[in-house]
Amino acid sequence: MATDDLMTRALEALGDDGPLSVEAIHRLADLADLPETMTIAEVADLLDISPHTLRYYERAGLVEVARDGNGHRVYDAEAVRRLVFLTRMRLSGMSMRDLQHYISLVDAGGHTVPERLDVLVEHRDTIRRRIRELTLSLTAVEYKITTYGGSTGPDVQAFGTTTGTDRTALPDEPLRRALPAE
Amino acid sequence: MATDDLMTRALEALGDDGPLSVEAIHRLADLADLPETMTIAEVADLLDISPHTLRYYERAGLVEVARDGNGHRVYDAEAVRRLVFLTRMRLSGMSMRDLQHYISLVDAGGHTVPERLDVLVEHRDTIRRRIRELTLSLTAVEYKITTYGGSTGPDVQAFGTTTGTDRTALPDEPLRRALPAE
DNA sequence: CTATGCCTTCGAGCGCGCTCGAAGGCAAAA
DNA sequence: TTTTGCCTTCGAGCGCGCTCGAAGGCATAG
Repeated sequence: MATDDLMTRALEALGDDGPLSVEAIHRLADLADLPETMTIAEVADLLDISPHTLRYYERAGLVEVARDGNGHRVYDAEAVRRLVFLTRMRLSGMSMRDLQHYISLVDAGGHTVPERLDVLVEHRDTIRRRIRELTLSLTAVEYKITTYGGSTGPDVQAFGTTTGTDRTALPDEPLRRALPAE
Repeated sequence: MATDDLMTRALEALGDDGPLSVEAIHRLADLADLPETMTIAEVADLLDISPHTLRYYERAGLVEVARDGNGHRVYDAEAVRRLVFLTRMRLSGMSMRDLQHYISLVDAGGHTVPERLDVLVEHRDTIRRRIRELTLSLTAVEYKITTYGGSTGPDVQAFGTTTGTDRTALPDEPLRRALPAE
């Protein structure tokens, strides 16, 4: 992970085909049977992020981690569960800043539950908006693909005719279709 | 627009409620009746991006723009259509690098159509993966919200009881439910 | 004649989220 | 005993996509 926009990185984090992330999610799904303690390498592997990133999250105040006799990090189940949460939220587009805010609420005690809910609800709405946006884009791109030829295969040549004016703009019909009633 | 991750910025680009972006999209939908030429301010307004960003895209080689007698940019309909396309692709998460590649293919001529299709198809799949990811996250966040209390309203206090162990981790059942068969 | 306002180019700076390298500690293996 | 390997801290650096400011040009308004 090393680029820029959350989006870009989030997209990259998905890997190239999906299988990688599916594996990671399956591993994440087993929150019930976590070992009592884990090393940084084990947690990194579990969450599919680098040890560097784990240390970074700790520095950022998102999680506290104990040390053993050698000064090595020892992640207990609570820390791991929190990191699972943090990783999920990062993947869904929540910023480090917002996560820091949220965690500060959690650490402040039960009376911050309403405010935590506000944060979650707002983030939920953000995710919904983003999904709508992407769905719109998807429709447009799909339309453009079918307009270009409908297949990536060898019969694409047949469409050289339609390529006179260079077709960088997406046609507007699909967008019109894709626009929700709202 | 000024942050980092594509995602973050993309999310921000949506504004706080959606109305702004909806307006922008409506404006974008009218590709048919574009004026013959536009100024940088008009294009910026149309696309809901800053003149700075438009100049940046030009510097990046994504579009060529003529000048008038005063050296001011004059965007013709083709340039605007291309910028509409570019903006849409940016919003859907395509990187500047990939857009530069795509545009180089467009400018190389009609024989690159198959390769352009490959790019589009790959991007389509990326969008699909991202939507799946976000849908998963959405389910998890929604579950967490209902677990916390189901409403953000005043009756939230009733849930102070469940907050003993700090609830940073998302429960695994919703993720299990959300995991697609694939 | 100034002033306002929008435009130009150029290069530097920013914010985010990592990502990396240096310098060193401890422990089990050879 | 040396080597291998994984860990530690700390601070710097990177890649991306803007974003901004300085310094100046031209034109219309007052």
